[in-house]
Amino acid sequence: MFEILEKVLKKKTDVDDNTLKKIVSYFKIIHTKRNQILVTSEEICQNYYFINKGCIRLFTISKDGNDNSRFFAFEENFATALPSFIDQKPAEEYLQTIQDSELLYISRTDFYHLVNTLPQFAKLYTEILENGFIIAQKRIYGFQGFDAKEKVEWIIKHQPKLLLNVSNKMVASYLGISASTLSRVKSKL
Amino acid sequence: MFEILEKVLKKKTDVDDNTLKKIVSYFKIIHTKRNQILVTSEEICQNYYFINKGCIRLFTISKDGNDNSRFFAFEENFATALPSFIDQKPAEEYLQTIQDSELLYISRTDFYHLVNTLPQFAKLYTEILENGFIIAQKRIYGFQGFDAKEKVEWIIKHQPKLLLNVSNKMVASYLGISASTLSRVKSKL
DNA sequence: CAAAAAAGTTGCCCTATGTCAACGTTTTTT
DNA sequence: AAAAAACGTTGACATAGGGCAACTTTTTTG
Repeated sequence: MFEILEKVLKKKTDVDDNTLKKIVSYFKIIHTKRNQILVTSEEICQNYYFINKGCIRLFTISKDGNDNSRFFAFEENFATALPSFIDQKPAEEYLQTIQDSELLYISRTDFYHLVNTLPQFAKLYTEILENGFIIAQKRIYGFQGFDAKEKVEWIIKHQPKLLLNVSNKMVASYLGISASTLSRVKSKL
Repeated sequence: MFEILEKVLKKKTDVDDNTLKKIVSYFKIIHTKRNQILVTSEEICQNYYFINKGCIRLFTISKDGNDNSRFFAFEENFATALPSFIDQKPAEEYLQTIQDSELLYISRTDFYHLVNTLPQFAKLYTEILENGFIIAQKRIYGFQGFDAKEKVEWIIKHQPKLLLNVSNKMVASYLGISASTLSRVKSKL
């Protein structure tokens, strides 16, 4: 149940086994369904999630009803509605599992308790932030000035998992193009 | 010379005056010209900058020669080519001052020394990261699905400073629209 | 396993926005 | 102060890609 999380933590930090056990003891398990919402736009996000199995999507719904995918996280990764988690304001974005998933989660209270008492955990958090920042930045700015074809080529190169595991519709909304355009582009390579 | 930095640090952290003096003692001052490059695309970023006066722009130049503005930082803020600063890889982006500016800067070595020895500074860094993440996210995702007019309205609402202090050309490249389009949109409010 | 729902594909048309160029204005340089 | 360069504005034109709809294929559900 906690093996994957332990493995990941061991890889990312240098904690002894006791500390490791202590950390994971704060996590609880939850099984979720395809398309199950974890956090709604109005809610304040209270948990940090770790994906044992499945996939989490972060998205928004615009006034005209279109949904925009912001981020996908797969197995062995952490995910949450970070701005809301940090500032405890309404998320203004949705968190959902797009497949039946097995997640571990830790409450915000416990999370910050660990950050404030375990330097190794604080360091892990810093790394998560640094990484998240870099990835978000690469992804977003990577697209600047790209046309539809270039975006698709970019995604194939940098996140091939996405095209394999996620519906066209969601990939399209992630790339900021329409589903039809994505379909057309893919048919021409 | 260090008053502004001290003021900002005092507001953001709860350090005693001695620690404060110690922190600022690692910073050096530099005066730069309009359009002076601080970090080139090929360089590895070695400094974290604090803006006493002026404005820093982060941008890239695409293969076809267009420049894309990623970020503007004004007085009383920190700025650097963060991914490069963190990972010590070539920046793949440029850092420049777009007006004559007065900057304070701290070397990466000293910066991480402070992060690793002063918990208050570590906390400050965490806050900078959290904030940077949230702002970048808001800005980027804020634009998703916006047309040119909506982007301009967004910028007027959220970063009015930009339109006042930065050339149309740079604002346009920040918004991901052409200078002509920006000009046309502005003329219709 | 059948029916229903969702997702993907493709054609047609249309609009927002890019490109280019000409021109006027402002800023920079010397 | 004059010359040069950069910037902003506007018109004419071209086009990528969105919206919609009809149809097919895949997935989900009972």
